[in-house]
Amino acid sequence: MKHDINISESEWCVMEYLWSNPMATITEIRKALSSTGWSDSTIKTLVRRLVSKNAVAINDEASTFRYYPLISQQKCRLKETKSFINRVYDGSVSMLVTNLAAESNLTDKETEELLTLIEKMRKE
Amino acid sequence: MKHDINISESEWCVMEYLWSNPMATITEIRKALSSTGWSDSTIKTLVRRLVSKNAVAINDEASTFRYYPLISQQKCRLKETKSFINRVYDGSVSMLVTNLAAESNLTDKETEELLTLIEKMRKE
DNA sequence: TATAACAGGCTACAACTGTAACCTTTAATT
DNA sequence: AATTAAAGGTTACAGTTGTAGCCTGTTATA
Repeated sequence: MKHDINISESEWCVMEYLWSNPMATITEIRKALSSTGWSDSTIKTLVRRLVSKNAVAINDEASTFRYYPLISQQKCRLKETKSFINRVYDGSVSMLVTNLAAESNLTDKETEELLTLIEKMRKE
Repeated sequence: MKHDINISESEWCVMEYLWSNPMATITEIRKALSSTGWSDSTIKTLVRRLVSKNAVAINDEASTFRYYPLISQQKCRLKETKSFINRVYDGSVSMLVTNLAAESNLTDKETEELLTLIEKMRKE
């Protein structure tokens, strides 16, 4: 029932906070994201959009609304990761990991071990 | 001089082809992307946008234009990977790799080895 | 009690994306 | 020669995203 929820980059910041702090109020979210420099309106717009996307729900038991995520960070990460790998690495996990290995400063031996593991992953 | 080139998902398909086949004509691109079902106009729009973004240039020596990439796949992959990891994994490469490992069917021992390597990567 | 700050709700607006039609000119095929 | 198929160029149009203002009512604080 949670098809096709696309979370934009800015919205993702709000989700991050809600995943760590479910049942947060707007003020709490705003405080947490103050480093972004976004206006109060912007935060409210992002939250509203997340609600209309069914990514976030409202708890209105108290006088001030509290917002909480309807989708898990785990699921979202998985979805984003898959679409990223498909788009950028043509669906190849091993190519991604190979690139990551090349970017970090592993010794030759470590890289070799990593590549061996990648080979195994690739088997599936 | 090649800062901030953002390539959208559809545009990425065109880039993929141009990276494999630089100096391609529109017809060649269209043929290559025929499986997408995009109309001729759509392909032309994507190419035009890539040109205006300075991601692609035109070679007009022959009567029919040929298009070629101005940015390397390597650089684009790096940029996309970085922004992806920042957005989704809070900048943590090791968290991403941990997730990848969990998703693939490694044995416990393999996973353990992989995690050891990740630990080493994390050191930097 | 007056005032400032915030909640909730509505509206806005430009850039970017996905997707495509239409027009004119040229080249190829019947 | 007539038709068809591009090529190149221009325009379009709706949905998403980044970013925010304005209005009204409430609450906390000077």
